[in-house]
Amino acid sequence: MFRTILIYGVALAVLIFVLKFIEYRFLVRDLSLEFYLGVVAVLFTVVGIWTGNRLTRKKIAPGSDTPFEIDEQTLRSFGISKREHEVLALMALGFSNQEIADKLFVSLNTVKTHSSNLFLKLDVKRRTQAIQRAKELRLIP
Amino acid sequence: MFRTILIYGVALAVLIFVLKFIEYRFLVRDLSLEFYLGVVAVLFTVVGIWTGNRLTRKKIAPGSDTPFEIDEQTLRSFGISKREHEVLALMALGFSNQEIADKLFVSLNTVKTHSSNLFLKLDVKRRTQAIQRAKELRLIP
DNA sequence: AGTTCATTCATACTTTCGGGTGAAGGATGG
DNA sequence: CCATCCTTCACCCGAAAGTATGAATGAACT
Repeated sequence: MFRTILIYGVALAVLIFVLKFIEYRFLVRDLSLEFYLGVVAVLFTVVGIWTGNRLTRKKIAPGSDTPFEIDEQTLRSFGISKREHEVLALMALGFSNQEIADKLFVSLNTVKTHSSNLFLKLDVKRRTQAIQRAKELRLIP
Repeated sequence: MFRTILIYGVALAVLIFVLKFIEYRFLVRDLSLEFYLGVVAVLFTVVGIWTGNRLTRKKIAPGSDTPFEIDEQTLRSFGISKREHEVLALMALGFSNQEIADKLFVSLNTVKTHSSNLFLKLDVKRRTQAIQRAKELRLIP
């Protein structure tokens, strides 16, 4: 922030010097106020855009890692239960229904029931779509 | 873009009016050039930052967080052909083999062949795993 | 006590996937 | 010209996934 203000100050000083220099060098003493304002406006708009980008990049860069949090609100709004969410998560990791059943210590039929309900709630027809949708909705990493 | 330029023009005009108004109203005829420049610089820096953010937001939002480029090197190192990559991409969007076949104007059998070869090359057993793996390897968005 | 809901499981049936194999046409490159 | 690879397609078969329906249990809430 300090550095930014410093840059602005220096830029402004340099600009004034340049303008004064131009003014005296060409002996055009009556360069209009509008001209100065126009030049300064354009220049500092550019500066603003530039620094604006830098600032937002700094905000975005650390967030790009996406710490990730499951969107509990959306989860509830879709009426997805804990167990269904577990099945969904394992699904997204590429496990088969049988593998999911083994991991959760339930039967294959149970996993099928959960996944079917899941597809209804997510309004999809296949597990691949469910995974897509769930990731969009930030229900899974 | 047009609108942006227009906004700048209007803002500049308004600013000049305001400054002139202040100048005459208080009969302070010798407000220094530096003062004008400073005010304009600060104002347009703010405008620049604001518009800069708007512009970059538009660039960031559709491209999500990651600009994303498919890793052609990896693609070749895995010996994945164009057609196979197309199938992979559609797979990742949640389409069934039949839907992919329709989209690519080929038979279901052809899509099966491509996907089977894909699974071999990616060393996976299911399409969900293939999608996972392909995303990790940046073969698809 | 009764209702609601999550969880569990089953049976039966259909659809989709995936593996294995073979084969034909076309493009590429030695 | 021949080898190789890509692309296309076919058939068969088994495995996995998904649909439909029903039902039992237990926790939670009213």
